[in-house]
Amino acid sequence: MNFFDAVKNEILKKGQPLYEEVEFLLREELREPRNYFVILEAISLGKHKLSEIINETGFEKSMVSRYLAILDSLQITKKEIPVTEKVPEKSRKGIYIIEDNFFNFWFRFVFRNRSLLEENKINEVAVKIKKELPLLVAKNYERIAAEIMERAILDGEIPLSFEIYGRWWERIEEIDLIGLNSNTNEIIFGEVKWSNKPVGANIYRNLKRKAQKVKWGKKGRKEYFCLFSKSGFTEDMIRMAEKEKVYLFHKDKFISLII
DNA sequence: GGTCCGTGTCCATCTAGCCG
DNA sequence: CGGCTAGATGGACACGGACC
Repeated sequence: MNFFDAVKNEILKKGQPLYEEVEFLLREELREPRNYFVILEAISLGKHKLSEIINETGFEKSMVSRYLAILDSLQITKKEIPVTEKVPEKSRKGIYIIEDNFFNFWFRFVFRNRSLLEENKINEVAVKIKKELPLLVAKNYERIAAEIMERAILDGEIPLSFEIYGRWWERIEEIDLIGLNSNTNEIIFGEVKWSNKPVGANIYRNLKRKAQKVKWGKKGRKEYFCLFSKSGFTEDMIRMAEKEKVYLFHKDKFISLII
C-alpha cells in the first residue's frame, strides 16, 4: 500500500476526516504540509494556472512551482498540457489539476469548509456539495471520455485508432477531447456535455469551428468528430450525425446510427 | 557553542510564446 | 523580426531546530 492510499484509508476509517490527522500523516512525507494544503485548496477551487495559484495563495512563484513538482511526483496533482504540443515537457500552456478525485473532493468541500464543519453546520456544507458536485461530475465525464472512445474502438464499433488522447486549449478556446494518429494523420475532435438537455447541432457546429483553430497536421489531415452527452441528442443533431458521420455517445454507450 | 539539515527567499538565467 | 512576459530551474544564503 502506498503512502496516499494509507492516508485515504485512515480518513475513511475515521469517518469524519480531521485536518490535524491528515496533516500529521502528510508531515511524514512533505516539507511544510500547511503550504501544500493551501495550494491544493486553490487548485480545487478552480485556480489551475501557475499565475492563478500564485495570486490565490500569495506564495513566491519559485516556491509554488517547487511544491507543485513535489505534488506531481507524488501523483496528487498532474500538469496537463494541450495534447497537440510538440515538446510537452517544454510547453508553458500547462495547467495544474488534482489528479486524485478523493483529494479533489476533500479539499474543495471538507478542507474549505472546515470551520463550518467544526461548528457542526453540516447542512450548509451539504447544500454547497449538492450545488457544486455536478460540476465535478462533469469534469470527470470529460476525463473518462477518452476511455469510452477507446473501448468503442476495441469493440470494433469505430473503425479508427488513435495514439494519444487529451484536451486542447488556446486562449479562450477549449476542446474537451482530441485523439491523434500521427501515422495516418487522423484527428478526432470531441465535445463532452454533462447536461440535462439533449445536445443539439449548435454544439457540433461550434466544435467544427473550434477544430479549425487546431494547427496539428493541418495539411491533408483527416478529421473526425464525436459528441458525448448525458441526456442524448436532438432529432436535428441525429440527422446531421448520420449525414456527416459524427460518432455519438450517450453517457458511456456508443450510438450506432447505421443499422 | 558548533555542526548539520531542512526550509524558504532571493536572485540570475534560460526560453517558449505573445504581441506589435 | 525583436522585445517583453511568464514560467522553470538552480545556486547562494539566511534562519531555526535538532543533535552532539
